[in-house]
Amino acid sequence: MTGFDRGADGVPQHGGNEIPALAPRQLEAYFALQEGASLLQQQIEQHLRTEGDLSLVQFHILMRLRNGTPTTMTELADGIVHSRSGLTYQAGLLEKSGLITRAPSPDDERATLVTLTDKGRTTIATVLPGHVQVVRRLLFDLLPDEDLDDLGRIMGRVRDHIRAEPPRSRGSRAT
Amino acid sequence: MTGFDRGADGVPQHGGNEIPALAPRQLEAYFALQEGASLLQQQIEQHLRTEGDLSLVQFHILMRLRNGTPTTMTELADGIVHSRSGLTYQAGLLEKSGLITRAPSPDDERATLVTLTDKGRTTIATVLPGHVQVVRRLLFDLLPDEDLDDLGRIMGRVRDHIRAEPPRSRGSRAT
DNA sequence: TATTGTTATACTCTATAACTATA
DNA sequence: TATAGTTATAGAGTATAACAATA
Repeated sequence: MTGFDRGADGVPQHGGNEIPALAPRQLEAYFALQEGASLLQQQIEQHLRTEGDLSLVQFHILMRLRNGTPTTMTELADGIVHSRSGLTYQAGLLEKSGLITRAPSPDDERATLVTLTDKGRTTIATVLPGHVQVVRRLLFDLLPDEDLDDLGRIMGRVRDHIRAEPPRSRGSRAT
Repeated sequence: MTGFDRGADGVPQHGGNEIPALAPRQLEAYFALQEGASLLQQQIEQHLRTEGDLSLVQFHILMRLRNGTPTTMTELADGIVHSRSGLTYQAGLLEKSGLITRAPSPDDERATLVTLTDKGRTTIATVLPGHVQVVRRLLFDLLPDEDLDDLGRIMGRVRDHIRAEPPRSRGSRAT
């Protein structure tokens, strides 16, 4: 993860180019973000798989159902998985494992209402403490409160900005 | 991505539990990091795929070879892909596309030296400006210099900490 | 006609284990 | 024996398009 254009003195070069390279400070932040977030996610996924036999997506689905409110597939798909078929696949696995149930909605016969089962709730209760431990150990124990606030503010801004962006070279938002 | 344990007033609850839930500020930072980094990566991957027909891993491999130094598979594998077979697969794709070449090392006949081809170099030159544009648009244009430095410092710390951790419940480091 | 969801299908990617060849 | 790399294989996950049912 090195080698972006820059001179020997660390200053970006752009002779006749239109798009100058990133500044060293930008590179550093970019790489640190990508690698740090990636490593963190890997550890989290490993824990969820080991302790609860869950993928990260499945964990997100369960967490979303946690308040007890039956939720449609479309609502679940928003922000978790890109395609609806992908969600159908994951929900199928969760249902096969007995962690959720699916039933037609009374309001709209087209819709499927997904509900967390007792077993699903138990699974969350089993996995969540360790999950929190992992995040705490790898993230929060390292960061003073000020850094915590900065991180939340900065990445919240990034998240909101990308979410608000019009989809680039894509047909529509809903897939 | 909501629903972690907390009371109605936003304060973590832990009646008789051993592991208290995360504080709201922690949750916020955690979610913002996960979602922000994930969205950013998705956009980057989409660009690389669209403009250069490259996966993120392939892009990383090319970037790593960019200084012209022939590199062994093991050296490449460090930090890019988890398993060696995974790297063999990706390198196979890159070689088939003519972006790299593989040849036995003169020093160690067991080792494979990977070298960037002219076509590979051209591909990087084609993709990199747009890549930089994407990162700039989605990340740097949003952040004042101070935030940039904070982000790099914080995530650099997270990265280094996780990297330094002993592997949890895993046989060995090299897979 | 539009929307909800599923299915069939193909594809990408990853990991494990067995294997070859060299050190 | 240990290491570098490949291969065979299996499995997880995703997306696209076609489809059925309902609004």
